[in-house]
Amino acid sequence: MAQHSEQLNGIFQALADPTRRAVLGRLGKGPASISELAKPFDMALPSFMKHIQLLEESGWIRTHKEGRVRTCALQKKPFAAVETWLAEQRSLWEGRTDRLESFVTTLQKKEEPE
Amino acid sequence: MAQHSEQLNGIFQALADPTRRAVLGRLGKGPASISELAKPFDMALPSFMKHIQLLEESGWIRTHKEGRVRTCALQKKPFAAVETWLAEQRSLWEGRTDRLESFVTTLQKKEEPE
DNA sequence: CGAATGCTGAGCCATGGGGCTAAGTATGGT
DNA sequence: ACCATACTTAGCCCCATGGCTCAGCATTCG
Repeated sequence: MAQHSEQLNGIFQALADPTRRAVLGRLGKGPASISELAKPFDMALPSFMKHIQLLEESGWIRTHKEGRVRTCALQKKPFAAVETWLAEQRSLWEGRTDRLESFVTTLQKKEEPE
Repeated sequence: MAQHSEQLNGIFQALADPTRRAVLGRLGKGPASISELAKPFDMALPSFMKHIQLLEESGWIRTHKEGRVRTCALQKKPFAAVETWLAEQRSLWEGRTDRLESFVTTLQKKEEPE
């Protein structure tokens, strides 16, 4: 598990920007064209396009061009990847709680400076 | 909801690096000192410290120094923030599915690409 | 055809990220 | 006192990120 490490880099990197999170929010409601997505943002189109490209490279969206319009649609896989990471992390945390409990109960003599 | 936007930047940025994700993984098992955390990584200490600082600034860990040893411990709040974001996103998606359903059911004449 | 629309590409700029070394400080052990 | 340990600070390097402009290209509309 979690051998997707390199993909996670991009997946999380993409989320580290409010513009991109907003785009994902918008796309949650359904597909949209580039210019439609760009409208809310006070930003030149080429700048905005970089965000789109990053979202596509990281797997958050898929795009395809028809005529002169490029349409963007959300992908679900990255969500699953994030949730998997969270679950793994949570299981570590909970495993630790278990161990801490048995540690406290059974061997209260050895102090671990961990 | 989601007015934590600036905090999310840091929270996700912190996850966009494998070293930092590994540190969080280690800390899931319990607190550790800087040098203990740094041991698995083939990296100079100052470089590693930057990761620790970023994790602390973004809220993923809390540290405190006792004597010459700085101990790091995981914080749970960022997990909650990530889960909240995921839940919001999912609700958008599902809201859309609902609408898509009624869309499919009631007006089946307009074809939507994707 | 010609103009408007919707991107796209090239290139610049400033900032920040992730790595390094070298030297400094502070504590703990002998 | 002295040395080792455990960071910490300062500064440098290179490349990536996020923004811009200006010019180009393809499609659609009149």
